[in-house]
Amino acid sequence: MMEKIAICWFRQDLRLSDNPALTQAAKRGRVLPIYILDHESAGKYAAGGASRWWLHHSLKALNASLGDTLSVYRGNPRTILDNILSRFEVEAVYWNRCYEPWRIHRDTNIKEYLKTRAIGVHTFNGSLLWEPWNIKKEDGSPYKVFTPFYRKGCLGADTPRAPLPKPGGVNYISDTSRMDMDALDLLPETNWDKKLEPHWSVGEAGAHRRFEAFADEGLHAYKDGRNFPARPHVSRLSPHLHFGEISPNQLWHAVRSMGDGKQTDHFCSELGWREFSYSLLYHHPELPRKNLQSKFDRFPWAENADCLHAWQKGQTGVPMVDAGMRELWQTGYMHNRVRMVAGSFLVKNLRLHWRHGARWFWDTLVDADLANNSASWQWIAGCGADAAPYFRIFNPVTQGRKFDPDGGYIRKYIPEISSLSDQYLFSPWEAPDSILRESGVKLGSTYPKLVVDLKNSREAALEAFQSLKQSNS
DNA sequence: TGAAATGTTGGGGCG
DNA sequence: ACGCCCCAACATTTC
Repeated sequence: MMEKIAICWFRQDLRLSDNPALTQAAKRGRVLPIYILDHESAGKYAAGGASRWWLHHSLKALNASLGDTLSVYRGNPRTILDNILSRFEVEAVYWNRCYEPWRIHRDTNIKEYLKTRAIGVHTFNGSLLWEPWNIKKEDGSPYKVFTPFYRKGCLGADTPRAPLPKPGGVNYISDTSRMDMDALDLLPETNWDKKLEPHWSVGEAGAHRRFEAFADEGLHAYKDGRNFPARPHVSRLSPHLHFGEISPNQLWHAVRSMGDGKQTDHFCSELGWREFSYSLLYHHPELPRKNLQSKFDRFPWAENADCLHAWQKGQTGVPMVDAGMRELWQTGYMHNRVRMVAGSFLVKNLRLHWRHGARWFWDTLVDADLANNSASWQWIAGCGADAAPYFRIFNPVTQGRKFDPDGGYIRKYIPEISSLSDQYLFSPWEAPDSILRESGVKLGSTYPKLVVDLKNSREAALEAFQSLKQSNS
């Protein structure tokens, strides 16, 4: 009889360092590293276009770092595992836990099944600093507000596990009936994904290079600088974190060792927001679809396909919004400050349902993440657990002047209005005709007219919100 | 992790 | 020199 093997099932942990499941599997001797593309269980939460592009390259990078031994499959994981069990002597399966409701449901069933077949199952936390079920209020219920969640819940809990080294001397084996990586069919038919490539270094090594660059040029002024989309003070690590190319533990401990409390503490609190989103999703599995505040079920949303399309394509006529939406389309990413501005505009000025925004982001963001995306849209829409008060409506002109004072961000993504002076760059509709002519701007032809009046739509949104307060519940 | 409306203050122009 | 008004600039309140 051949020596038994351990399966290491990679999922949202596409890295070798600080990988608890891999580290433990490696202690068993021979390891079969696998990845399963499971769009069947994912259903409507299957990865969107930009995420699939990232996943393709991340799997290639992981495979390379495993010496071309990663075995990939597509389909139902139980069927695939069954098939592997029929061809290998498997002692145990190792994986790091996932937290999306559909994945929890799937993994629970698979775990039960493997037990009935007398296969060991060992699962670990490789994606979160604290397990969502461990951070609770004194009365045992989950936190609903970020600040106490983070300050008392997280910082009062155990220090996050120190990162593990990459296991050495592992005897990796691969499955001769594995699929070819390209047959996973993750890349789109057209070449739209090519435009993403210059902006990212996908994979574990790229994630660490990105962190080093951020530690060099961004972290020293993170707290305030992170609000300015033209400045290099955000980490841009979100897609790497989503796919687990770098772990929050690695970031937490690296940053903690770098001193200057105010800046590093703030970065850690942003990791805390990620934990908070996962906690909300864990305790409210319906978060991706259902308003956490049920009174919003009666909110009078508008339906307007033209407005939605204009928003998606960065053609609303509001420069700060359009710049953000174009950054998203061109790079698969949008600066966080601009996400809030563009999100507020969709949900409040256009009064379109936040699910339209969540769906578009899901398809276009390389960092699309069910917990973060759902929690953040509910936050900006005002219907979440710890949401911004509804009346907090961002003014995209004020936000632009404040956080892109030199107009560098807007001019980068909206070149057709780049000759406008700073005075009118954020609100071209206020510019006199002579100025527009001199700047080569013709509203309605070279750049769109306003799709909606800011003042009127703001007041209409507040009125719509008022209507929720009538009648009870 | 807002914005607009309202209130207060203080400097300067002017009779 | 003085009171008066205007209006930035800033602070506070309200939604």
